[in-house]
Amino acid sequence: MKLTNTSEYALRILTYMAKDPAQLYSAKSLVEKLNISDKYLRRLMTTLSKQGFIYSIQGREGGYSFRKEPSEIRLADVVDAVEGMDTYAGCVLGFEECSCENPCVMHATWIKVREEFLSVFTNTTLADIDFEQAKRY
Amino acid sequence: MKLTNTSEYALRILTYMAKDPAQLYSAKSLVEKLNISDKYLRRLMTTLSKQGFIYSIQGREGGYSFRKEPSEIRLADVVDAVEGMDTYAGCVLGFEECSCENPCVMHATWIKVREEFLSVFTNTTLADIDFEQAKRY
DNA sequence: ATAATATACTACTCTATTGTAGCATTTATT
DNA sequence: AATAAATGCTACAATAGAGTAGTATATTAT
Ligand code: SF4
Ligand code: SF4
Repeated sequence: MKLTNTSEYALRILTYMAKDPAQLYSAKSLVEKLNISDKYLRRLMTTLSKQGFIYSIQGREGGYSFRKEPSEIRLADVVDAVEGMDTYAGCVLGFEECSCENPCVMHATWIKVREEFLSVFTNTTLADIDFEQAKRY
Repeated sequence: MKLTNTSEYALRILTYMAKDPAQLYSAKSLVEKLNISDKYLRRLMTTLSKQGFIYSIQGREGGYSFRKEPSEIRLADVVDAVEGMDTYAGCVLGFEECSCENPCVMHATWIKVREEFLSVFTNTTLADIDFEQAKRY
């Protein structure tokens, strides 16, 4: 039950920004706060920008800010944008073609976990995060 | 929400064997049935053998059979043996040190998924599989 | 205009997982 | 004993994800 580092980064960045969504965040400040490799973060921000989650403002005094409302950004959207949700929406056992009519041996077991994951990640938006209790990003 | 290929293989192999647990299975027959790379499967079988799940019988007419009862092999044990459960038992965001007293921003969201995964994988054994409905391995 | 400070892009390196090749070892059959 | 058919082992190759380096481009303050 693991996301790629890239998804972890994307979620950490966007949830961090969502705590104070009006602000403009420089790559530098995000790198310092979140301890993510500078160049990798920048590349990821460009992806998130092209995917429509954030604006990127170039030049001096530039940075990143939300393009969509945090309440319109579901966790699943973020994961989907940076690594794809296919593997998570699909089969534990990695089978390509699958349906509940043609189940594999793990299906009944797996489906419970998968549904929980999908329902949490599609029903939670960046605005639903409990920022009060969070002590780290 | 993904296991490594190795874990997928291990689960497919052991669930397949658990359907008829008394039988002796050759690597060759498993490779044919399950469509897993020959050498990789053999190496994995050695691991599963050393971890105590199965016997390996060398020589002509050799093969693999269960050492433990399928009812004593939990899915989590299998995953733990071949890739480790640490990343799954741990944090979505990949934080090393974590506690519910020092939660990260995703904690409340994440914990629901993690608990479902852990509870299913620790409470399901190879004997709990519904082999009747399974159409693929 | 120029310098300073920010993001964008391209190509490369590093690493862990996954997969392959080849030979060694074991054991039943003959 | 020789052969055949099975597993065991070690080292290497291929791949994909993660991270780095260096340069180009954009914008603002002066
Ligand atoms: S039936 Fe379920 S577990 Fe099996 S291949 Fe399809 S999604 Fe995966
Ligand atoms: S509090 Fe929960 S989500 Fe946060 S780091 Fe710990 S386990 Fe992960």
